[in-house]
Amino acid sequence: MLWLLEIALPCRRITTMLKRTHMCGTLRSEDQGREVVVCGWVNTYRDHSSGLVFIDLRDREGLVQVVFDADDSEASAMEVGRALRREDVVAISGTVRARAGGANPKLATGEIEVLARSVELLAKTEPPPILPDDHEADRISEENRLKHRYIDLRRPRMQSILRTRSQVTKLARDYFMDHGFLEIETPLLIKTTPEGARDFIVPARLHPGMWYALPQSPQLFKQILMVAGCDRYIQICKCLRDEDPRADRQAEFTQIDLEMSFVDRDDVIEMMSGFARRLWKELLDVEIGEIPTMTYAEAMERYGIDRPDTRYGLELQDISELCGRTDFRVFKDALAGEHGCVKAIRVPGAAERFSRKVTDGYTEFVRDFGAGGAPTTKLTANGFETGVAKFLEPIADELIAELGLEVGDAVVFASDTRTIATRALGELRQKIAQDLDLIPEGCWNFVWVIDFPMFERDEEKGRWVALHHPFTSPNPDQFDILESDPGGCLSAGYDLVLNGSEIGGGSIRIHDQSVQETVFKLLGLTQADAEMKFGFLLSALRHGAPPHGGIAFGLDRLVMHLVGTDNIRDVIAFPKTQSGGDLMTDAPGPVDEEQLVETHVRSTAEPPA
RNA sequence: GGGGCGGUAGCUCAAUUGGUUAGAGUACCGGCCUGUCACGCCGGUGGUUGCGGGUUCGAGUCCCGUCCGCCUCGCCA
Repeated sequence: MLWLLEIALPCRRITTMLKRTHMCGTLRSEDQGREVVVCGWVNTYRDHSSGLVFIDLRDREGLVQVVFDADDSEASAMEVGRALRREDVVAISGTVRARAGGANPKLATGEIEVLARSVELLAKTEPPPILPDDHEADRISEENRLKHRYIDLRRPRMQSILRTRSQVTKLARDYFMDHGFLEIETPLLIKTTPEGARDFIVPARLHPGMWYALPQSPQLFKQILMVAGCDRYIQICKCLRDEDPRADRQAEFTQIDLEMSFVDRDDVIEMMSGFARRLWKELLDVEIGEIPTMTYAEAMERYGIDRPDTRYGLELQDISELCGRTDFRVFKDALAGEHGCVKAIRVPGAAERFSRKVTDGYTEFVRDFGAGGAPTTKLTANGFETGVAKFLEPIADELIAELGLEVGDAVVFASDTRTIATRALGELRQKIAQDLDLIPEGCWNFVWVIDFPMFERDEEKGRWVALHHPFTSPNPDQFDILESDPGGCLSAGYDLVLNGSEIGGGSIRIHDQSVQETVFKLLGLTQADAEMKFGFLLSALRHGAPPHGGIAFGLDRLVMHLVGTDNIRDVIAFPKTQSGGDLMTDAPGPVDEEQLVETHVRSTAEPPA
């Protein structure tokens, strides 16, 4: 009998839903006189009296003012209008007209308003925990923004970021398909690969005790696609690396991933430069022009880092030879050691800024990077003063000439092994630029970094490790020394760096099975290991592999640059926190015992108290 | 795993040396206002000071532990 009761009851919603005709943010003075239906969220309300109520109605496209006026609006609409509160969802039908009270220049729709004739309350909200106002966004804690992401994403700023991200992926598909690429998907459940980041793993229910890994990138599959004759592949794909997040890094992130057959390094670089040019042109109307290249060696020498920020000077200079002639114990000890080195940065006109507090801070800062300290000094009209000035006397004139110093300059030094001194000073260079506000606004300094070493020595493991990854080919002229001088062998890898941030990287791959086996051997993989872990790749390389290479652009970081944020969570709709949690869904969480049994997993973790 | 900063009303913050009933703005509720536009005015509801222990006559404040968030080193082929 229950069904009869339901039929007998009057339908709760007696009006049919008003059908939207326009988006709020798109109405303009040309629309005056038009009958429209707009739908959205109440951004603000201004209740003047029983006879006059304004609301700003928001949708994805922007705000429009709606006015309820007892003289012109239906009485029922007036009643609903007065009761509207922030974030209620409504549909409103009415007439577009010029504003009686004068235009609001702050709004794109500021010349007009919608005179409400009728209104349908589609959803009454509970009092909102946060408000989606851009002018308040900086004040709302990120924790609360992430917890109530569905409200935070309503903000115009966040909507704009989501739109930019969508435009980037559309442009990527357009550009690469114009250039003969096919979009091909690769699996998410794959076999774990040694080296690289920590894998996320998934128990294989049908294979007790066995595990899938989630891909750190589609690297091997895209190479296999080249062997499979697909010629050019692109995918906009999720990559997963179980490592600690940072401000510009999430465990789960997105790459614009691609691979090309029958190409060399410059082909890939030109293809990607063209993509970057088109992105910046179409999204920001900026001509970035030809992108310069710089070798890894030069980047390390001049900037102390493999992703040089070329927007400002403060370049590192090697003054080991000069400093060997001082009596400064710190310099002498460093130079006496193996690979000892002294480097310096001239900081023009910064003498005033280098207070004791500041320079102590620099010493503290470089300790994070293994250096003992960051000695400083200043050049005054009377010669070097403060800091290590007295030790510099014997070499004062030569140092001034070498560094090009002028009165009022400050100098900061680092002495240690070449590796540590370079790293510490390279990091300090960036800190000084930020602290002294030396980074010019509005620059887009792209640079391709090339000629990376194939390998780095890992003293702990007592073997070579791949700087890029184990499938990166040596440069064409470097095959001869691959085995005889692995440490000196340069790779065909390339990174695209923008304003000191790595936004993409790739390489020409090894397409010869014997070269690949040599690299595996250098990395400490036995023939048997290599066959077990990468047998499918070696097999593919034996069956007709074209020369190929590719690259992956970090979509999240690209969008960060395009929208001007240094927080990666701002460009991801549903990001995770620093501890890998999702504050909205409360992931990760426990699973039912049954799920564990089915997947043959037993946890070793202590159950939560 | 290490270092740093933070957690007080739904939200953003304040609270003197450890001392009265933990305040303000905003949101929300009620009232007033016919041209506002982050409207304005009047009134009101709203608190386990992240959580647990300790010191003390007395703890938001001091100590220990713990959880959460952010930055960072390690890590991220």
